Amino acid sequence: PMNPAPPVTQTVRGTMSPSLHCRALPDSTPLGRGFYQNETVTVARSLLGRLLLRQLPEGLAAVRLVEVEAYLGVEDPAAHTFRGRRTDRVRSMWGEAGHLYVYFTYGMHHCANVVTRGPEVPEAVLLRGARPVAGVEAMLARRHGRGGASLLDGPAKLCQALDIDRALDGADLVAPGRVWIADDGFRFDPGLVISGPRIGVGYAGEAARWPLRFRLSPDAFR
DNA sequence: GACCAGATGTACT
DNA sequence: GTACATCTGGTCT
Repeated sequence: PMNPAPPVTQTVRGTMSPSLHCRALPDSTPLGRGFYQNETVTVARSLLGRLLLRQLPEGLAAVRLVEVEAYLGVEDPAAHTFRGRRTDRVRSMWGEAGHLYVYFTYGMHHCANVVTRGPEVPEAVLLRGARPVAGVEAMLARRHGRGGASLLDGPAKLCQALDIDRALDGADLVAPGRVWIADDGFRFDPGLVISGPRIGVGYAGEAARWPLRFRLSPDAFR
C-alpha cells in the first residue's frame, strides 16, 4: 500500500510549476537549457548534488544525484553514438540538450542520461546513483522493498525507483512536468568530488579508464 | 566481503 | 547469433 502524497507545506518558487506536493524542497525550479549546453564533463560535475524530480501518481519523488558518468559522443568508444552511430535508440542523443536519453539494456533494465551540448553533438551524462530526498515510500514500492543503501545506488535501480523507462526517452527536463532537475541550494566542497574510470564499459578498451565517472563523497552529507 | 551465473529483450553484425 | 553503460541471489571465504 502506498502512502498518499505529503501535504504541501511550502510554496514552490517558479513560474511554471504544477501543483507540487512537496515538503522540504526550498526550490524545485528546473535548471535552464543553458545548463545542459555546456561541455559534457562540466555538466556531469555540475549535476552532482542537484535534485532529480519525478512526478509519480502518489506525488512528487526527489533524489539527490551523487554519481554520474560522462559519455563523449562520436569520439568515445564507450558511447552509444561512437563513430556517429545514428539509430532509433539513440535519436535523443542527437537532439537538443536538456532532454532525457533512456535506453533499455540486459533484457530488463533501463538507464537514464541527460543529453548535453547541442543538436548534432550526441553527448550525454549517465545518471548512476542518488540519495533519496522525498517520496521514499513510492520509490521503495517500485524497488520491491529493497531500500537502505541499495535503493538508488545504480543506474537501473534509479530508473526502477523513479519509474523511468523508454516512455520518458526524449522528455524535456527544462519544463517541470513528468521529470526535471533542479538546484535546491545544496552546496559542498568541490574537493569532495571523486573522479575515476567508468563502470561496465570494458569493451571500450582504454576509454573505459578515462576519468569520466564522478562521485560525490559521502562526506558531503556529514 | 568477493565472485559468479542467470535473467531476458533489443540492437546490431 | 552475440553483446549489452545491470541487478539479484546464491556460494564461498
